[in-house]
Amino acid sequence: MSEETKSLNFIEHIIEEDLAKGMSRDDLRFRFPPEPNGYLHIGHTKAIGISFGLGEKYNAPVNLRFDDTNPIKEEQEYVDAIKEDVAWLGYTWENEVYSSDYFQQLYDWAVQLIKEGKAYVDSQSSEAMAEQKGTPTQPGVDGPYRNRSVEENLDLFERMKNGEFDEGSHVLRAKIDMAHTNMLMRDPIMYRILKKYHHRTGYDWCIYPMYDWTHGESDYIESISHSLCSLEFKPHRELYDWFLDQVVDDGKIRPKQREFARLNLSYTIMSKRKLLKLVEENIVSGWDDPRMPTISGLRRRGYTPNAIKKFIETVGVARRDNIIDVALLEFCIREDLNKTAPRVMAVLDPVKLVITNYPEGKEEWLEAENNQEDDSAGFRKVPFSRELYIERDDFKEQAGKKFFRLTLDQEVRLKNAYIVKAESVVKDDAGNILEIHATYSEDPNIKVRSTIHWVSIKHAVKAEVREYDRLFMHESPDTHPEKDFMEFLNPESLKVVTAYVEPSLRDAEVNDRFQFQRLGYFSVDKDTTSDKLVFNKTVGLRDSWAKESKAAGKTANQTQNQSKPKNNRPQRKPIDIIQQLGKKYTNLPEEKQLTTKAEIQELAKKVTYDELEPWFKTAAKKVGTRIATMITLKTLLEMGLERNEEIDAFITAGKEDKNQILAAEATAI
RNA sequence: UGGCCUAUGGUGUAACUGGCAACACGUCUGGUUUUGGUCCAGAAGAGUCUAGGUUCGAGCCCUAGUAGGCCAACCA
Repeated sequence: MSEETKSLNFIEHIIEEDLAKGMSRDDLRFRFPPEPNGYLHIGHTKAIGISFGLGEKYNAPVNLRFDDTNPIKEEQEYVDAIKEDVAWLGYTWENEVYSSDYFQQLYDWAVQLIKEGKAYVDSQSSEAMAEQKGTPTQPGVDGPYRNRSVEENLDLFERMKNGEFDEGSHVLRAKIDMAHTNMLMRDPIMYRILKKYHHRTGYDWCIYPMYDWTHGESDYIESISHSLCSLEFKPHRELYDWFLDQVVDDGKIRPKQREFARLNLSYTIMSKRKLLKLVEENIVSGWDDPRMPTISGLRRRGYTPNAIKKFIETVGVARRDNIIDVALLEFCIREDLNKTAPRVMAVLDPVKLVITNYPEGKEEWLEAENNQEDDSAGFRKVPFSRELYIERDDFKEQAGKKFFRLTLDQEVRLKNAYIVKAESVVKDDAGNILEIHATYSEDPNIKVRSTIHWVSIKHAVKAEVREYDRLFMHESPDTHPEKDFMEFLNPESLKVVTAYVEPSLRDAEVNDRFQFQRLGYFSVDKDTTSDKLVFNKTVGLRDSWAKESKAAGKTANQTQNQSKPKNNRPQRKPIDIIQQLGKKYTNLPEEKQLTTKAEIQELAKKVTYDELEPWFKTAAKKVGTRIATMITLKTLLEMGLERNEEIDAFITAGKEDKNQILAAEATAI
């Protein structure tokens, strides 16, 4: 058993380096620090996956810390929802902690900073302070209260704590540098007065610490070794370190903040504020609407923790902005459900199929395999009778050769049952097909091109099926320079249909997941009652027929585009192959250079001078390309090409080049 | 008009101390199949943002540029 050497991401590299430099594995400790002001979404899953994943990898503890320093926005409801979501994903935290647990320690440290002359009480309006702060391009200036005495600061700060002042009348600021190039270092606010109820500390405090002052110190208190957050906190790192410098003891773990790029998913938004707007304006039914990118939404949609974890693992961790294709998320859930979801038959858009040679009143219970991907899944019985529903899409009176399903001249197999042959159709006055009349055969050896699913009308169970499409029609709905994300809403993101499902589903329970054969994966919604089944479509199956028919429709409509498919697999031009070979030329071992050279010479015979000439201007740096060009030129000359000024110049330059291979080729001409 | 960060196939990530740019998704072929699914076999697609430099050799190191992102809440 060889251990798989998976490549490390940059955070793992940092940890490995720290370990190599002597840090003990036992000292590794991480944390996930959500603010309880909203629901977790798929973007948070990345942060959760990184920190908890590292915890699993290094067998290190991970704390779940609620960053609750702003009583105005934070609520117990969100704490509960966040805990549920993290647990559902399958992670176990070492300690459930709160920044508010540290309010007293933070206060004591603040007093210490004041005593050391590193913090002061400012009593100006926020406007005045903003004014003095300057801009990213202009330095700030010192305010009038910057040099208050330690005694006065101590007195004021204590009275702030005691509630003697109104909100907004004073703040405590760190005394750093008003002209610093990093705006965050221009005397950042550490405390503000807020006479508000806090979900954990009640009315104990009248002052609340700011994020920057709280976060690093909380990490330090918990002995977090690596504090991982998203990229927008990069500028905060300098301040994080400054605050840490004021309190750390040499013997203790000093936390390290490192930043990674947050996750963006195509066709969706991640901003809590914008998601809240969708909820408040009833665009969706709630935070857990199956179209929402929230963890609770994905859960209700039928996603599994495994699929989400696999997805996070696959997208990787790096430091550049990204937009991940939703197709990857869909791949992950299909991959998981393919192995685990029992197969059943359900018809979403029914048309009646009457089997005229099957006796009226007769019924058979046929055996059906539950999941061919899982040997332990077993079998069940499905009822068959004279009148069935099949999918409207699965029948056409006449169709082209590429249509494999039922037509008046093409037989199909009914899954788990017989082969049927369509004989006639019954239509209404408008020409809509009401019934298809068919005959069946018990001969299992008839060759058919496809198998379709069905349900027996008499035995079918009615169910509501909610089919979802992406909520937005733009790949990146909230980055458009002029348009609001709401303008990209997909009006058809939800389609509710009445479906007919096989009777075995009558006992399905909330959250059960199934594959409706040939259609997709569906899960039982919590709106299900004892007399009404409700399914959510998690994701459709890959559908190469839908792609095929769509593409066919396009080429039929736009004949001018008919050459396009050819462009997909173009004959590569010899000159292009030559340039590609040339690119690697100088790095090849000598032996391989010879064969490559022979290859180039052969290809060169099919190259025209007009194609070659532009390559004379290749940058000096790209030696390989110039060598390939030189070899080609030589072949062309041997074939009778006449010399001109450009050719001579190129050869001369080649002869003088420092690269010996190039010089040799040039001289050889 | 300051500072910081980032730049590798369509997308997302790899490439250990410089050594023939790899993997996944997606796309396209073909095969198997009682799911047009799965599975299997294969293919196309990248001069690693640009221009210089260092080096026998640069995606990686250096310089300059370009493009994108972040930074001026008593939010986190």
